[in-house]
Amino acid sequence: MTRPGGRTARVRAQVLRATGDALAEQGFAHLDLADIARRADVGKTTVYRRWGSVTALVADLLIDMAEESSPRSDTGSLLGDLRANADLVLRTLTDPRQGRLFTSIIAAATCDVQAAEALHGFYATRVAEWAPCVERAIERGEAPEGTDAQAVIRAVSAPLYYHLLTTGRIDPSVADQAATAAAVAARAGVFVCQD
Amino acid sequence: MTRPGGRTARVRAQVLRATGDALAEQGFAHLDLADIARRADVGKTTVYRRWGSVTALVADLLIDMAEESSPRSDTGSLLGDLRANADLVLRTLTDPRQGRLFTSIIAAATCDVQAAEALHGFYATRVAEWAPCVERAIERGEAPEGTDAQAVIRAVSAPLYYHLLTTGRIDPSVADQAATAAAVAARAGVFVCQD
DNA sequence: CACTTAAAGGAACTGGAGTCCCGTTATGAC
DNA sequence: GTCATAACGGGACTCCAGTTCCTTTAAGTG
Repeated sequence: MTRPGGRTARVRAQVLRATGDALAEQGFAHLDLADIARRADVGKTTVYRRWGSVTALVADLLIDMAEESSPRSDTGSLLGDLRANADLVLRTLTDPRQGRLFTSIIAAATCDVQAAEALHGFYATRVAEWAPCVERAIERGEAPEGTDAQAVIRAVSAPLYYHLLTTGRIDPSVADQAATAAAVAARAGVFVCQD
Repeated sequence: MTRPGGRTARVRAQVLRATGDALAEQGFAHLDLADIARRADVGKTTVYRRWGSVTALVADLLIDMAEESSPRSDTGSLLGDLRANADLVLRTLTDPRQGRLFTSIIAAATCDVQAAEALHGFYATRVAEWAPCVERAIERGEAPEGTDAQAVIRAVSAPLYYHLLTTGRIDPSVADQAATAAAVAARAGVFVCQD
């Protein structure tokens, strides 16, 4: 018999919040579970028993994060929607807390298979949430039939993450360029699935 | 007075090679310096004294890696060159050893500022090495004057790294799509610097 | 409202990563 | 060749992240 209700759920919420805080403040490397337990006001034994490692905590955090959906926009044009998406990603990655949090999560995902799979799931839901923008654009005739909607959405985020990784900074011009490039390529039929 | 020659250089080479091996085999997380010292056939005190941490080792490894240049191609067309670049990145990331190595390096760079800066330097040199392809394309009239050559090169790699991070796999079709999208966007003038 | 037991908490314990100390090697200068 | 010392190496030591064990709390059931 399992007891998910009440205390168990509260402990999970407290620990995941503390994990997010710790990841944002100290980063993935110098993180110890005892500190998270202290922040969460929870026994350290509990954290070790239920999760056991930082990467497992991150994986659970990602599952939790995937549940709250991101606000999708509807500007009426493909470029407008992709710009809105790029802007959302930009603001997330440049936000002091969220930016560091995502960096730490990426660190965890590149260290551990379990965390990596959780990250894949997280981005799968996020990309799926925004895909309808592209599908509407196809209906409007802004992109050819058979265009892979998810590929277009990924094409918008990719340069932002890559820029952050390889240069350490991102600015609005990169976001705008990413959205424009994706829109142009989509219109040209680059993302039509070939099989 | 410093003594870079002979033994010191040999020790560095051995340790960096061992670091690469260990990163490829065990990943960034479960890596300890004693193991690297053993692999390098070097005293563990030496590793701790000269580098002190895994991230510092990765930073030095990146400096070393940046020195050996990547083979740039010259197919005569922008799309051809970008495809060659995408293929090179694809083969690097899918190669069993290199792929794991890069993943581990990214983990280190998202954990530590020093490693991150070394990574920025590494990609700066790699991108600069390939930029001439785009500059020649501009001369040929394949892309408008004022196109940011480095931005085009980055646009090719970005989707590959992003795909690997968010889905865990990359295949030739993604590489081809990335090269094509970058070429189309470049031709459309998306990467013309606006200032 | 009992009663069972899943789950949390406290505290002592332990193993190995990282440090320290001091002796050894070999580089570079003369 | 000789010398001073930069750099390496071995082994003992330390400290704390992670484990273990046992007690306490409260969720779910009838």
